[in-house]
Amino acid sequence: MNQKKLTKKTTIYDLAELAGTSASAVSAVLNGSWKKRRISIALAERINRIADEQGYAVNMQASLLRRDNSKIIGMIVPKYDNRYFGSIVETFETMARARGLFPIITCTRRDPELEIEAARAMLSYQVEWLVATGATDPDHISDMCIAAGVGSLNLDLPGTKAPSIISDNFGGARELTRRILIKSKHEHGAAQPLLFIGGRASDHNTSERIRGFRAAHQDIGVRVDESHILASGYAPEKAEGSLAALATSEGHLPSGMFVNSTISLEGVMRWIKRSGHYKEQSPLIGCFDWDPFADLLGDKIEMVRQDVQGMLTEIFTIIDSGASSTTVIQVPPIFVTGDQPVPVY
Amino acid sequence: MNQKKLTKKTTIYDLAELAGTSASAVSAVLNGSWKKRRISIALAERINRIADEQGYAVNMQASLLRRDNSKIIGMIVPKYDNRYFGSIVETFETMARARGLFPIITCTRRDPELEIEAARAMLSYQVEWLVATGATDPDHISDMCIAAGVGSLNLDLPGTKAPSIISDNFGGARELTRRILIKSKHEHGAAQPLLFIGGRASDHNTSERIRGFRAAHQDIGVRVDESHILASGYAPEKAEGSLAALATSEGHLPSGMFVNSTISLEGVMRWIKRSGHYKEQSPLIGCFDWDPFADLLGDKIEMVRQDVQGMLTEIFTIIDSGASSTTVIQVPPIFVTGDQPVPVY
DNA sequence: TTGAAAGCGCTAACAG
DNA sequence: CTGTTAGCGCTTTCAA
Repeated sequence: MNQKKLTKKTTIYDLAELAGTSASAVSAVLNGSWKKRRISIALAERINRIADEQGYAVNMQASLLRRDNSKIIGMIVPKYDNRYFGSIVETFETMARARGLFPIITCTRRDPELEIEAARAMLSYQVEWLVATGATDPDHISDMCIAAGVGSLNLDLPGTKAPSIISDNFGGARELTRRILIKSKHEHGAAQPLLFIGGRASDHNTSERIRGFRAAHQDIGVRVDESHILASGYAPEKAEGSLAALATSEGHLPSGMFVNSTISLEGVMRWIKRSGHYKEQSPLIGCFDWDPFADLLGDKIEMVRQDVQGMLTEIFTIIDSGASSTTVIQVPPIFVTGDQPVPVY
Repeated sequence: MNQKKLTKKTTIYDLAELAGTSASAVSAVLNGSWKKRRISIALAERINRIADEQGYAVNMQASLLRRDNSKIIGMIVPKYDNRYFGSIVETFETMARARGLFPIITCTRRDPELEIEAARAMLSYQVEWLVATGATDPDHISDMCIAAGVGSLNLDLPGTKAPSIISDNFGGARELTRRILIKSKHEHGAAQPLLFIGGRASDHNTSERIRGFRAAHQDIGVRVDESHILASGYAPEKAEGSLAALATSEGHLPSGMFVNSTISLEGVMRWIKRSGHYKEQSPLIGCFDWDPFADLLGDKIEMVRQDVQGMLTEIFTIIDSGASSTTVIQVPPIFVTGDQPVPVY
């Protein structure tokens, strides 16, 4: 890290000297405020040329210190290991840039401490807005933002102290469950109750999805087996563990299941493959989340895709309007009615 | 965006006043340089308490402007839509933070213009190092960094003006090809030549992998069909298109293939499923990249996992030592010799 | 049409 | 042990 100052960075003073003018003229030309200042085109062009030659780049730290708005927008996100968060981040960056905002993103690996630390760092960098995605304690983050006079927004998981944009977890889960139950009826004559697996019962999304899961069963008069609701965590290993335990204790497993995320699905599929259960008859699966490869895994997996575009549009609508409320906006997820199921292997 | 200054942010002057001391004492306490200054514990504690109460967060812009090192480290990355780049970003963030560096990351969506713009933005934010991941024109970025006196590093795709850390594409591809050819021999009595699909022939990684692909065929005296080297791009649709075209023109397809990335694999698998080709006998597949679901897709897919940990360790070794060279470091990818292949469905 | 100068919030050398 | 002070590079009045 001993990158010594071999090359002192070029400043507007250097450019001013080279152009035979003043720093304020250079500043005005470079940041576009020069039309107002009625600087001569000649000077403007000269300055621009020299800046180019010198490969000049403004010192944002200095610029921001002086200005009263930073145009920086922050996001914290739990993980980059699945398509959902990946596309959230990518879409967020694109939409932010389209508005002339500079996005900074931090991955907090579902670590509550890191979330807070990251939020504090973002405030130090003078973000104008902070989007807390899937945060474990969104209200804490909102409090910090409120204290700093900075807008905050919750995404994916709701809070009570800032606007929240989330999927319609109840509706989506109910519809997804309904679809699997219909398949179940087709396959077994009568719909058989499903297993719910993955997620944390304590988080809002999971509990709403469980509610939808229950509702869909109730809708057709099928009784849910309470011991078949396994919200033991997000990691693949958790799902594997739960299935293994269930298999040991009950011997045979339900003929269909509702999997709460692609991350859990990873564990589920791995376990199915390894354990050799379901060898004669593979289970019907519904997954609340989408992954292109999982989609290819067979005709028995139904997936709901959360509407990332839709959610981020809501996010930026709020940011653009500067509104501040405490509403929860639920964005319906998307059911991809894919091409005809043809087994790959 | 009309977030007006309702709450003027707390500064060290405010804290100083509240604590009945000076701004410099507050500054020293808050940034840890106070042991050198032999400030009384009592004062330090008082200041810390008050800062806490006020929810104070330093103004980084002001702090960085004054200091001569920013502790900011930048990375540009092409996409967030696959596990490889996802884990690069996540590992990068973690390792940077462990060193007290603040990571800022920008996704450039394989857009050359955006790459340059992003690099310029990072320089404006006074990054101390810039890691260009999978950049289309790494040397241009290095030039900008050199001009600004900032260190730069290439990751995944090599350049000639900064150290480059890449996978051993030749070696990895040769070994991967070898493995598929062995399977081919088992299955068909004699090894049959494979199809190469995905990537851009113009990029270094792809051409090295093609070289490895050729070498492995040559090693066992099997002739490569030149018209079966299809490096038509990274997007899934490109792979689909190439396969469709080949199927039309030749009628039947090779019995095995080397797929250049999970992104291309997505298109390949989709096409296989949709087209109904390979219905009687599914193809042997090797993929130069890894995805957990693709891994579950059947026993006929062999994957190499690029060693993200290893590559980032190299990156930070260079950063930690401040060395600056122009070497290319090749990190061997990992062959996961998975569990016994058991078809899922 | 242009330049001088003040000051954003913080750090660090120096003077007590 | 503590406070005063001089900038860091830029933006923005204000005066010329």
